[in-house]
Amino acid sequence: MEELLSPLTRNLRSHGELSAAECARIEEAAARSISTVGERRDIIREGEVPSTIKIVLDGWVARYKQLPDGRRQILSLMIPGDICDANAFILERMDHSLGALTAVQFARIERTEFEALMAGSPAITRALWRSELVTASIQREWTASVGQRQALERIAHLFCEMHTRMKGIGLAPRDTCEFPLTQADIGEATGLTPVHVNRMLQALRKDGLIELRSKRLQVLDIERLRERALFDPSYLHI
Amino acid sequence: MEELLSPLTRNLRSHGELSAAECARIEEAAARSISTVGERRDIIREGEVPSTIKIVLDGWVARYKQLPDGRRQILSLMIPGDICDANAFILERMDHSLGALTAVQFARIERTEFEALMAGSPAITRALWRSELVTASIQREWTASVGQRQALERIAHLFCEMHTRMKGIGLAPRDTCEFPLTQADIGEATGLTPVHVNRMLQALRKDGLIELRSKRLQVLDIERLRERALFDPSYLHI
DNA sequence: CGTACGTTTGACGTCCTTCAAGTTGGGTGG
DNA sequence: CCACCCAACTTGAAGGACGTCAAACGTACG
Repeated sequence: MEELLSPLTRNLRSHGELSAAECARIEEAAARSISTVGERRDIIREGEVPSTIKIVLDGWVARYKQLPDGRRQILSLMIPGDICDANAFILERMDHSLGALTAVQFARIERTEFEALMAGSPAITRALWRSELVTASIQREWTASVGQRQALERIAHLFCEMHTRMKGIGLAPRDTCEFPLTQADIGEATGLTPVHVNRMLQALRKDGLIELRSKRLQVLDIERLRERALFDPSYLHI
Repeated sequence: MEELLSPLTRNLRSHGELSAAECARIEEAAARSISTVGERRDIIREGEVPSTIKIVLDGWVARYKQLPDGRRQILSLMIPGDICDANAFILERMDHSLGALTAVQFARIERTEFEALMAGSPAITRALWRSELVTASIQREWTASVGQRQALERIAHLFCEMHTRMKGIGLAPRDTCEFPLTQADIGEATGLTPVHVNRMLQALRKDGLIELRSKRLQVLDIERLRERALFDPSYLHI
């Protein structure tokens, strides 16, 4: 029956014990204003002032940043259930952008409503904090990954992480999941050029670790993929 | 008279309007248990269960992570006034380590006390959230930096950031501040080898941008250093 | 059926690493 | 206070991982 839970509830539940009533309150708040954006469109851009927090309900979102000269870095990936920037309005201006990789459906929660949710329930507050702390932990792992891992390890690590997270929300049956990044996107997420990403992917394929075709990823040998990636899932705190 | 404020109050004040009484409550909580660690000693290690949150009062702390094979990445640097991991206990286990770069003095606040502080004052809660959000923003910038900037830009960016932050807490008079990282440390923070760090430092020196000797950094030409670094301070949200 | 975007391939260049050997300088003990 | 010592810094030469450029190929979609 777990499949019937919304990704949001599923995510928050994993971040702390929430009563049915508390889940219902969040779902209700989220259901009040649902938006959609098309593939490859921006949801919000660096420098803008956010008025709502956003929760991904369906599709993949990339958090990214551009250097003054145009180089782009994808900072993290958000999948259904992920809260984009809890309390973003506390900082006034966005220091990064959010772009939809696929067609995306997301909930928008107003500041006042969001604050009421937190004020009304310590359990919800705690779940939101936990979600924020896990996001921070993932960001740290990305810093470490780009700083220390080699190209092949970095790409393998990205696959391990997304596979594990998708599995966590029930979206990776038979170790297969959506993976809507182009090779250029993978490059921007890992700090590599598309050409080099291509060659590393071929190596991973030849080793029988993954398949990646038409935006679907299949992990063929998790154990060996994790080894190649030096992947230790504890940073995901699941 | 600002110089008389403790770094902690100074930091939190920058994250929101706090009344004198609120500042006093925080100072009092922090003053209750003050510890010291020697240079190059760890404060807490990956895998351990934290029982208090830590606030740097004096000295520099590095947050770092090791890959299974020993490669080390410094994830961020903490200076006086910085809260190391607000709500760290929500995640149970540390997913990274904290190491003292210098002799360090820090406050430890118990979980119950920390929660009481937040419960007792919305302004304090907000200031803590803000501080956490800025930390997250800095982490994102580091990911982007390691992913997209060239070696020289990366190192220059690190100098810009630390110079700006030190200035923000009044510890960079005449554009000079403590900078207790060895060249090997700079390498671990930027994902470079010590040898290459050395060569890039020479380039920065030859260009008259900085001086760096015996753990002190002097910024000679901020404008040009910022250009070389592609540094835009807005991510610091000051 | 054509067009556009994503992927693949090859040749070549460069940024950064590796290895190995000095040199400097701050701290300590005699 | 000087001599020693170790860590940190510096230098050079050579190699490798990854980038750049340019072209061809595949494939989804209008």
